[in-house]
Amino acid sequence: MATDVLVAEPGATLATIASAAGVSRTTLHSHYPTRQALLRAVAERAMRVCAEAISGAAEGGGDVLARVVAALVPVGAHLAFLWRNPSFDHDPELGARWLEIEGELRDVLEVAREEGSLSADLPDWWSVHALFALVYVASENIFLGRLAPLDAPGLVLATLTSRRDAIPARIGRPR
Amino acid sequence: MATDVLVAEPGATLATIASAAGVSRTTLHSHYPTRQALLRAVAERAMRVCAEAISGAAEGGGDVLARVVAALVPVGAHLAFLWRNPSFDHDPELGARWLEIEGELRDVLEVAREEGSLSADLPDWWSVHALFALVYVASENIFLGRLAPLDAPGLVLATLTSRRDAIPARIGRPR
DNA sequence: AGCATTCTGAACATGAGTGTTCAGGATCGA
DNA sequence: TCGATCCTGAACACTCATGTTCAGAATGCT
Repeated sequence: MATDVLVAEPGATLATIASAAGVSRTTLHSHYPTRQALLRAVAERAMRVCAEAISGAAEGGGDVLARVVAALVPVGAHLAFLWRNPSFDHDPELGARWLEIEGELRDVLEVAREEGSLSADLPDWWSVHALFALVYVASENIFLGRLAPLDAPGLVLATLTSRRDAIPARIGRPR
Repeated sequence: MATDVLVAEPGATLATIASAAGVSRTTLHSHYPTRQALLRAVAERAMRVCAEAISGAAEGGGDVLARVVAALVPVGAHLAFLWRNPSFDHDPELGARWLEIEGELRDVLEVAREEGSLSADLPDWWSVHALFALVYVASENIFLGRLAPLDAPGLVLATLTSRRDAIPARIGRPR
């Protein structure tokens, strides 16, 4: 998928992207007339993936916070793409779309607060940003091989909520 | 300063950077033969700034954690530059230098743990990454005008340590 | 087999950023 | 005032990604 290449190398050539996608550059151009169009399409897809992860976790009862974190960690690469791509910084449309996603996550966190799994002291917008940032860092460390995928959600949860029970036994420090 | 331009627009032209720095492109080339050389120089400077913030905060007794967070927030732009610039991802030298900086922060956090201001449950490397990520997010929100600079350290501290007293009264939610 | 659609490789034009050179101007200390 | 040093603007060649075009091959449907 084009996302993978663009995450690894944001400045990748269209030729590189095309060959990674298994098509010719000409075909790529026929689908996405310009580079900008391709980037936007990938960005929109990345946002959709994130949004689906969030809304998927929102359904069902129980520990919503744990579910949303666990759902977001695997899509960390998409987060990285959106996050690190400078060309989206000043794009109003994508910015608005992202605000929507932040809103969805904010709703989820609101439920988590009612459940008591998230401290009610911090402003909600901050919790949203902190969550995204921690998930991103976790997925980056997974990518670098420093963190086991199954341990990541626990670390993020523990940091975000100071719930000791969330810390994976494998990596927790001796108490 | 070149950093400011490069943070705002990582792909900025040498002409843009030069004019922002108040010199001609020719002069810029005389100082830094290639674009790569310039980027490296800015990166090294950014790392030095971060390192100095950390080591500066390490001196003196009392709440080390609060001091290091407060010292790092203002250099968030440098963090952003290092963080978001793809060309550093595979640079062994810069990577090694950054590991040193992480080590310095890890030492500071070790002291903070002994002081009792930081939970001893999480792995130290994770605390380092989480701290950087939260500081980055805070400084980004400062840049966007959503967060008052003086409130930022409190938010980061509160998230990292669940110390309720660190939450700025201005932005804390009603309890 | 016939037809339509899609993909492909190659070629080409274009534009933009980069790096180089150089002659002349500005600055500053002796 | 002289000389050294640094800065400047302009011009130039070069590289490279991009976008376009097109004739032909491949695929798939009827």
